[in-house]
Amino acid sequence: MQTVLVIDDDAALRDTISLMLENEGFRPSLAADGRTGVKLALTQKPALILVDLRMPGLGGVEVCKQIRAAGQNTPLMVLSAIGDEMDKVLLLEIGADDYVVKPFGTRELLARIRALLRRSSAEETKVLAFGDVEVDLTRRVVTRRGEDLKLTRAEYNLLTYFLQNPDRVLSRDVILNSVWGYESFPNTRTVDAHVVHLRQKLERDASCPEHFLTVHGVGYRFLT
Amino acid sequence: MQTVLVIDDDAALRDTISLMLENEGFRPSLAADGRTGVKLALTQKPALILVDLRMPGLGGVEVCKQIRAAGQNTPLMVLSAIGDEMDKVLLLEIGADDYVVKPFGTRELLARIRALLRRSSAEETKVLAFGDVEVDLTRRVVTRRGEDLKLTRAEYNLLTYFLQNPDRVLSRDVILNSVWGYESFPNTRTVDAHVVHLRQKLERDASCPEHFLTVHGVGYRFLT
DNA sequence: CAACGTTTTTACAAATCCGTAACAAGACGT
DNA sequence: ACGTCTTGTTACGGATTTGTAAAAACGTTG
Repeated sequence: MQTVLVIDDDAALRDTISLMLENEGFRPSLAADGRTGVKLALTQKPALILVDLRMPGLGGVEVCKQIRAAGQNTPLMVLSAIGDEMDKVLLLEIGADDYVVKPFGTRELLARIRALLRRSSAEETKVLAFGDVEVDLTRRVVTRRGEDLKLTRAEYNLLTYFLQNPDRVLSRDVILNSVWGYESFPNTRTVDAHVVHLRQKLERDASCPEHFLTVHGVGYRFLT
Repeated sequence: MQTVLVIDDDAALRDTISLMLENEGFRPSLAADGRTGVKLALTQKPALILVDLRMPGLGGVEVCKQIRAAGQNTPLMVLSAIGDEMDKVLLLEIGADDYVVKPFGTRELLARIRALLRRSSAEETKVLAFGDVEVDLTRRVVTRRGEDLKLTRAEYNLLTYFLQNPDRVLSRDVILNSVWGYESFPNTRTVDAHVVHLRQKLERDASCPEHFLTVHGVGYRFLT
């Protein structure tokens, strides 16, 4: 059964949503304020989180930010009052995936919840593995022999790109374009530096790589 | 090779995407405005279409509608700016299959393109073979009896040139011009040296070549 | 603004490759 | 068979490319 965390200071609304969730086969988890909401989000790892935007104390915006900052990318839906400043840019910035405007019907809310869950579960719950390393793409966590590894953002991005294009020779230019995007123009040697880091963290013997191979004069090649 | 049609009024973005597509083995087709985009979509029958939502003149929404109205059900991906009204229902209505929010990394875009193409048809891989050797042009990997071979850049370039011009007598000058380009002027004997390397790595018996044949006084000839 | 972690660049050593020279072996014409 | 021209083969110096660590630039956070 999937847990849905509801973070809202309005007790009546909490109860209504909770009841609806139970009826529809979800397990509701309730928090009356932002602080406990964040705590529950991190400990219970719910399948989806509903956050009221306007709350006394820790507001919805802060809640979202803190949850995302902790590395959770659970689907996040914002509940907003009709008069609220509903800047979609802001929503994207804080990492929200969808929003509904109060007052809403439970049917609409349910539809959105289902849609969001479908979207996020469709985004491969896959765990990719190679050697003694496991990469959980949904949780953005990399472990080696069961131990959590700390990868920086660039390292992680590069790693997932390699994972998605295994067994292929990739030139530095292609890698830069694909991983860094079209609006930054770093030196191609930047790729080398990060490959070194990946080797140091993920290879059994960094000086004799088995997975991150260099193809002299061309680029790199990743083998699982 | 699969054609991908890009309809966007931003020339810089068009170029970036075009470059990325080429690097990844697609054939890009570009349109700077909605009207020519629709025209190209109907005449070229691309494997996939990318449409910018916000364009002067014929907007992305209209482009999608017109393409669908013409009976084309090519996979269609929408590029949207971050502030745009991104109603997913609208997207479904106009027949888009997916969307990405600008600015996006080419890695993300490529992943989505691949996913979309996979849904409609399998990707093609180009593998050329001769004797007991296989050359995977998309992966840039050469195998012999299933085992990976290490070819240097010059060797690989020369090999693919031979593969693309089989059964033909090629003079050293022609080879030099085609493989090395018109800006470098190495000795013609350089070709000989690399042919020797190819024979050593790829021929069953290097001293009695079956595929890389010498045409005395003229050049070389490659037989599959 | 200071302190920190990250990304990018830089610099230099090490590894690899390329083009060429040199000589051996073969092909061709006489 | 002989001499001459072309090709096969190998080895080496120079050039290019990569590994690596450390410095510089950058961005974030308190």
